[in-house]
Amino acid sequence: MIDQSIASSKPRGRGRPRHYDHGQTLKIMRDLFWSKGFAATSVDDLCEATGLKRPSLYNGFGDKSEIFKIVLNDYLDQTRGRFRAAFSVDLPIAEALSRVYTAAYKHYYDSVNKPLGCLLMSVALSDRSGDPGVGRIILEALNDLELGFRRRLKKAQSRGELSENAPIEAMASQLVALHSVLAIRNRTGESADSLCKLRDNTINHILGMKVLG
Amino acid sequence: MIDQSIASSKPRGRGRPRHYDHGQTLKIMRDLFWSKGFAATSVDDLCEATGLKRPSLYNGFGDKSEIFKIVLNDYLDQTRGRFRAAFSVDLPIAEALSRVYTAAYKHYYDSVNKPLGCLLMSVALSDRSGDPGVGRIILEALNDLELGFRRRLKKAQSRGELSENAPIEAMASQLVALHSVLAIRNRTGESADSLCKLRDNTINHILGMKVLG
DNA sequence: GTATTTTTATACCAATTGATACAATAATCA
DNA sequence: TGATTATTGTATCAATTGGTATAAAAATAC
Repeated sequence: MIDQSIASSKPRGRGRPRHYDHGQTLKIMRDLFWSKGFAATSVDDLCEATGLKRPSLYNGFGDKSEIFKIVLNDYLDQTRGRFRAAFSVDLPIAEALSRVYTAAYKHYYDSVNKPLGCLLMSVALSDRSGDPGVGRIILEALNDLELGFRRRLKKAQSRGELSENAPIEAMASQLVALHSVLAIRNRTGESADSLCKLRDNTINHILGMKVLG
Repeated sequence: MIDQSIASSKPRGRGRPRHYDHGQTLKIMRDLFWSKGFAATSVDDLCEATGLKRPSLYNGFGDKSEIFKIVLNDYLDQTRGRFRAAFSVDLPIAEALSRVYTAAYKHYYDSVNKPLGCLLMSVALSDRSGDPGVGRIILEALNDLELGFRRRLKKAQSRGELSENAPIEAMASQLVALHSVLAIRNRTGESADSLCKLRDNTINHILGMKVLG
């Protein structure tokens, strides 16, 4: 009755094999936390959504707090990967930057049909503000993003796409601010069209001013 | 034994008078929600913090959801008031804009010793995203802020502080983005010093580019 | 086959959750 | 004074919370 094909790929030696897929289960739980928040998501919710019974959940992932931490790290890894890929795309700077936001934006719609913004900057930020570690993680992510923008701008500068005296630091921090406001507005339910316009207008403005000025 | 002096100012006709101060109680509950989020704040927490017993709470404010809505509207009113005041300050545009963020920033520290960012854009956004009304409220608040920036920039323009062809709309939306990122970074626990620098640098950059350009 | 190891499933736990019924209390009104 | 009205405190409610003990099930190792 049990479909073994979905079990984890590599056999785990002795013992009864796992009945669930680790990665997929994590994704389901991530979406739940993302949508409802940490406190509003009960262990029952997690069990019902994943199909796992309580002991399997605790055995495979730990308690609720640990699960959330795992989800957070998983999300961070994926986000970093998406950003890294977008930053290394070889296109004119305006379009390259646009791709960075698209990478994030697509993530917001990953598996849920509702726009949920950035998991880190909404749910993690507000729901786990008691945990000082979470604040540090978010801060680090923001600074990483800023560093990514700075590097990408410098690269464009070295290619002559930006003037020599372009204020890279200020531009990068404004690009981070754009990401923040896009994440927030996305979760409010603002239309994709509206957000794309905001994105493109802002990018053009940030780039245009000092390049042409 | 009961200190009647803290009761609500105007007598409420017949019936036993209230033992608590409506506004102060609301503030206490707001701070709790602001700090812990909606779901993580229990009615017991509210009772213990305010000193009210359950029936008084339900009688005076309604159930948990209603209380949160009241808190949200109260917060909105205060925020609007602060912004309005800051926008009408008669100072050079750079300093005037700085005051707007300071108004918000001071609010973040209002009564809690921890930096909690913007209640609307952290707790309300993530914890109550199920309620479509909350999304609309936040969106409206963001658009209001943008409108405020636009008007203030136009006023500066009419005074000759900004060039005739200054891109008011783009500048305003970037100022909103700055507010978003400041609110987020504030709640992560980033230092006040760092945020002030980010604020001033960004304002100067946004203003400087097209004014001088 | 038998022993070992890991994951499942059932059942259960104490504690907390949001919410109310009811009567005592304290004020105004007549 | 006595009737009315709103607020308060005590006690309690069923439901849900996060978390486990225990044993059956399903694989490998010998």
